Amino acid sequence: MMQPDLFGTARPDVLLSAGALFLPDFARAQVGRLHAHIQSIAAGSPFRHMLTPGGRCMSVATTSCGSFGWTSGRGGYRYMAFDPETRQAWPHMPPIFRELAYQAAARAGFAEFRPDTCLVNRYAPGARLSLHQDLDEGDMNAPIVSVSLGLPAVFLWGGAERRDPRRRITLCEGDVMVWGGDSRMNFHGVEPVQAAAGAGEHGACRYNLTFRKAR
DNA sequence: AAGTTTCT
DNA sequence: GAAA
Repeated sequence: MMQPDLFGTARPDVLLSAGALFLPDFARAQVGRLHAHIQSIAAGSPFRHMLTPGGRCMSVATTSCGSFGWTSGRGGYRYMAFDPETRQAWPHMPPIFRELAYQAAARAGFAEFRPDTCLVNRYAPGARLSLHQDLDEGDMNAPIVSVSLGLPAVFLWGGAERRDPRRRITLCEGDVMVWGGDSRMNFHGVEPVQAAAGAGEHGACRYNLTFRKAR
């Protein structure tokens, strides 16, 4: 254990579906450190707007840290061991990132989660992520852990099929979502981020950390 | 294919 | 939300 009580939550957990747990405020006490690490990661592997396989520019800007990074392009979605922009390894995953993912997964019933990649998404106002499934990972037994920072956003939580009804959940700074098991393939997305009335402490963007086991 | 616009 |  790194240190006790780094993470925790005042508000109660919310079970969304089997294997899907919303942990409000779970990372709230560490958001300053998490933002600082995002800045360091972006200094090594800058945020960039990738193209979808269809050739459209994503509204979300992405980078990664860890052993692999998620990439998208004409050739499809891929996890790569090297950043194709810098031609160097992705920045290392900070220990506090690993610990956060580990503790959140354990709380949701997924023991011993050892993510090998963390996708870092930056949502400027207007950016969104249309409904999709996470299908590119080699280990579907491992859950997904998602950490929200900066501006709030409405998260869409759907079911195993695209036509299934969706629940709209506002995710705020420090909130954590975990899904795996029977919910691992559920459709999900993010509605367009609204600009904040007042400038936030860490800039007027939403950031999201997504931890996965790519291989 | 992790988009976008338009119509209903 | 559906359609293109």
